[in-house]
Amino acid sequence: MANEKKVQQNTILDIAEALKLSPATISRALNNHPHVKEKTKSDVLKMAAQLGYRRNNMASGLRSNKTYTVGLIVPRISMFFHAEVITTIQNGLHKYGYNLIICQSNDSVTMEKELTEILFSSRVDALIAACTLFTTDFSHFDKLLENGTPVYFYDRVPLHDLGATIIKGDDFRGGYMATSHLIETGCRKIAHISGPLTSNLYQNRSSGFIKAMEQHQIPVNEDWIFHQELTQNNAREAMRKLFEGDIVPDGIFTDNDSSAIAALEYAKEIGLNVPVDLKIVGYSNDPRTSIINPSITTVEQFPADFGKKIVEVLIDSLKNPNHEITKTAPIIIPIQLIRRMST
Amino acid sequence: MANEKKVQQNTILDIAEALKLSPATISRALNNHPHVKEKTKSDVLKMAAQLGYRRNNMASGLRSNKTYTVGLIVPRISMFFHAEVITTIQNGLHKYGYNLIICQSNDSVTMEKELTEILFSSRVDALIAACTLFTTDFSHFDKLLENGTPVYFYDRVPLHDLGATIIKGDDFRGGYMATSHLIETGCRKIAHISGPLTSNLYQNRSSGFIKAMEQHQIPVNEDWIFHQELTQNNAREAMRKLFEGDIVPDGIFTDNDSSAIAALEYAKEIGLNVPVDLKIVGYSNDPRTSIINPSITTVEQFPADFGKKIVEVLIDSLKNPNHEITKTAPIIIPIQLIRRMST
DNA sequence: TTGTAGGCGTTATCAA
DNA sequence: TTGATAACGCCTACAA
Repeated sequence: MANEKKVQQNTILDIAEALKLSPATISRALNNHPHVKEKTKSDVLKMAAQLGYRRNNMASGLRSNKTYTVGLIVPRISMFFHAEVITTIQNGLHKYGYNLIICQSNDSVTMEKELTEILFSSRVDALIAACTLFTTDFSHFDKLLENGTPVYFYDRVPLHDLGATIIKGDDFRGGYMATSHLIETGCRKIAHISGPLTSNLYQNRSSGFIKAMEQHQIPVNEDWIFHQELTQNNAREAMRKLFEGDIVPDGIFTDNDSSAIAALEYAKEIGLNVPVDLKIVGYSNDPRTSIINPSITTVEQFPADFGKKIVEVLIDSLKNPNHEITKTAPIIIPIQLIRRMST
Repeated sequence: MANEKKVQQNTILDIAEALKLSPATISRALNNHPHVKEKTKSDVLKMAAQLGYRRNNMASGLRSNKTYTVGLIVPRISMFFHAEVITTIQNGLHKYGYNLIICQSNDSVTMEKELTEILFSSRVDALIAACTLFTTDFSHFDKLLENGTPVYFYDRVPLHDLGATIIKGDDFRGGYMATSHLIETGCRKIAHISGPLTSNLYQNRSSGFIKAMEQHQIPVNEDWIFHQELTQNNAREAMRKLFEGDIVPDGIFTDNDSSAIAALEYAKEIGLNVPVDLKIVGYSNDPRTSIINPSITTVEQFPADFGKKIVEVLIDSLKNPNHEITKTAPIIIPIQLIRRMST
């Protein structure tokens, strides 16, 4: 019992021996090759089951250069949006016989690079990535692309063309709709708590914000626009600044829901009545926004649609690996404003 | 550009050729073997970088029978508890050079079995699993154990010994403390919304509930104990039953936070004042419980401690693969009651 | 300190 | 329809 090393597993050679067949035939039978006699195939499957045979994916992958494995890198799996996307992707790929290796970068560029290396070393058939907020250099993905491994970026995506497929939300429209909604419900003094402009997300949501303001001829107060990491603490700090002056906002658009929640809590603490004194719109439709009181108006991103679309394009190119590398324009997933009690 | 198949990658042979050395030396240099001249090692590393060499994990794993990869199966990554555990495990393993393959069973036993097969086929060095609520037959893990691959169960674990390491929360104490707390804050008519008794979690939390009730000589109303899947809908249905009679509870202990939230919302809908008319205690300290109004008293499970402990025992046995398979008693992670406004 | 040679388990090619 | 053989890229005795 002690000192027991890995036990030798049964291989196709064992099946071959038991059945007086060649390993090649076993391999073919196991892989549903066309030119195998039905009887042989069923014999092989039976014997495989009996011996408890399990294919060795390393040997198979090494030889065939296909791993039926897709890598995925996300900043954090705990974010509701990503958790949903991941689930959809995993279930989708599973149907086509592909496995998914899920990795977290913890929003660290270094970690993202390391994970990319590792996934390449594992020779994944494709890579899906939602980059960190701080990824501006995407060269660590080059190795995969050079090798002909398709790369799919979603959510946080490169700002310039890399030869990879891009799936993103309609952030411009999201920012525009959120802001327009605030204006339509009566706000005239609107602040925007946004993320770092290194990310496409916040660039576009900010543009949407500006567009809506300009269209309604409402002056934009530069001091009321924050570009910072979207943590609860930063949101509170922004709120403090916003409400220490004489003129205070009557509407706030935050680029994520955590910030919206923090803003709402801060507003309640200083005695504001939301939505009467202040209206708030968040982004992402995190489950918490519907539970908090008052519930928060937010922008639904339809993570399941992201997942479905990613699987669709990924499987398409994996099944037809040698069709022209279509320089696809970015795929845009529509958003939708969810109106709640905070506006 | 079109029809481009996978490009041939550089291998240790290419490095060997470029440096007029043998592949064996390259391999040793890359793996930090003791008997390689420093100069040689640095030459190799330099050339490897220059050629953009990346080790092929399949080839290396096939030969060495080590993958430096650990598999993980959880019901859902979106559950706060699991997301936290996963993050801790991934970061912990990363320090030791191990990778983590994260898989979701979606609480489906079939999927759990398939994933186990796949992870075995990939010859992971170890497997970590939080089983589905419905897993009563654990034989799909046998293959790994027979093969000498260590298996670690956490949270939802087998009820009988399998030769695997078990890490679980102190569910008995959690149930006991939650119930005692309700009693100490004045409740005498206490209901329990629990999960299926096929799971160790709900067996133990229920035992804790009963123990506390008996210790305080409070009669247990069997009609007020629900064993069902812990969905929001089921919780609402239970609430409906509880509050349709003449005698209604003044305290509710639910075995997860989603049920507690659903119970709280139902209570508010029928005009009850929580905590005055009804007190509620949940389980897990989901972030939503601190945001909802009133905030919900719940049991903290310290997911990060789960993760740390798992990494600790896992690395220990992976680094010393041939030490006696210690039939470890289950490892118990302490819990803590978080008092909030709902009690 | 480095080189030689064989093999990990599977699949692809060619031949039968 | 099946078999023989080589090769995928790497690691590890053993020899030098």
